[in-house]
Amino acid sequence: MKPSIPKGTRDFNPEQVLKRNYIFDTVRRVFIKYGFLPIETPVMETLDTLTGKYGEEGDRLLFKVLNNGDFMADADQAALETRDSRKLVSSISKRGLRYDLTVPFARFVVMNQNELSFPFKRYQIQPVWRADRPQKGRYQEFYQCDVDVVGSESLAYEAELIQIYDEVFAQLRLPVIVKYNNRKVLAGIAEAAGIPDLMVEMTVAIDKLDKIGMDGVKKELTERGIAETSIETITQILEIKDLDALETAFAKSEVGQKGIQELKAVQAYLQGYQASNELRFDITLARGLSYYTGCIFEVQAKNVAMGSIGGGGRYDNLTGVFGLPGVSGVGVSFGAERIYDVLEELKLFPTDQANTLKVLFMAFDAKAHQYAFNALGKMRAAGINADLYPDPVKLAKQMKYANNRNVPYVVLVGDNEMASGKLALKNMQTGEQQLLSIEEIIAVLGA
RNA sequence: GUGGUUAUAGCUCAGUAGGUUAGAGCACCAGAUUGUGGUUCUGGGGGUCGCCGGUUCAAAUCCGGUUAGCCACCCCA
Repeated sequence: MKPSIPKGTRDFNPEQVLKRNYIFDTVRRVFIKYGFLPIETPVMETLDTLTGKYGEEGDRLLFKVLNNGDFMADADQAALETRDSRKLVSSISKRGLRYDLTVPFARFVVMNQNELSFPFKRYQIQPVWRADRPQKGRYQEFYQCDVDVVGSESLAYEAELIQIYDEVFAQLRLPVIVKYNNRKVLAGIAEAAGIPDLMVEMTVAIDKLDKIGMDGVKKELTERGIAETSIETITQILEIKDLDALETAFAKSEVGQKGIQELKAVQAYLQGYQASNELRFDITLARGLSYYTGCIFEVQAKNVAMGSIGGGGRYDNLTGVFGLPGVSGVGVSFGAERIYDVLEELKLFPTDQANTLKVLFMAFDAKAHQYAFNALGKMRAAGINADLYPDPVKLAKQMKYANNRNVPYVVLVGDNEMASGKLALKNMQTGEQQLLSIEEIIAVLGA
């Protein structure tokens, strides 16, 4: 058979894994610094947990796991006869792969509510799955790095999450724009335009402003059944950049004013914070997921054409559907795959080799091979990443292997070396070679 | 779910008026070079031309179908 992997999935070679770990390690370090604790949840959740949380589109993109055993025995006969796949699913599948980390987290919080002390700050770095058509920067299996706080309405957390974004991307040396907005502001626009019921329709349209322009937005608003007078009001408000002016515009919208006050509170917390990246209020920012209710965030990489590389927001009642109402949460997510692609494109991955091989031993004959093996042990005991070519074959072959592995140093062992106790340490970059005792070599490479 | 595009050696790709044995570069193996690599030279192994069917004396090439990848839309990380 011809080997293959499922569409939208990838293998990662050693070089790629090292780079991915660089991202995960950076993100994790910052999460820990801000006082977040790690949890992990199963790759599979019950479909009851997952369905209905991501809208109709989300349900379609859920991976379902076929029931074990004789799953046809309990299959919905009526659905089978009418070939109704959607109806059939519930009778042959009771589990699915998680679609994101937020919903499983909400489930986790509800199940463990008596053991957790609130506010509970958790981070989670795990893969998620979506049965989407793959394309650039978009896969069916990908990692998310989530940080969320549940059990507090304090807007200090909004400010904190913005700082986390800022700090992570500063450490990755990747310039970004951290955009933020508030769902209540969007609701305010809808109210001011007299279309509170069409808020979702409206936000989907204005979210595309930077992509399709104001004329495109107007067209889309019209197509989504919004009246001309309302569109007029909406576009006028979208031109306003100043929070005070917006507050005036929301004179008749209580929710809109609330949103502005929240944004001002977040900005107040950030007063005096020295940001490394641009932090920008963006009234057109909408975000897809419908469960956000307060502040929303999105991160855009500069100097590169890529969708958002992170996003998140405040959700007032996420645990409500699992039977725990009134618990507020706020969190953000890092899109590790896209960050990877961006760092790669901008050549921002560090070249240090702390996690790779530092020295390769090679021997000229069987006796020297044993001698080298012994020296290798001392090297490793000293904490230096070291390896030995497995056979004393001709040197050209061993050297070639050293090149391919990108080893900075090799140590040659033969009769002369064994007799003198001084091994030949060769710098593969410069070609320089010197005779040193094993202790001296450890001192040189350990530094 | 909609549309576009591609499929030939391990990898990147050439190869159409259908016509002997399907090529190149890289990679791999051996030698030039029995204690010194990244350069060079010589030789070598490796392909049911995605799969199924059709047209034809003859198909990688033309036709139909099918599968998979990639890209865009929807949506999203």
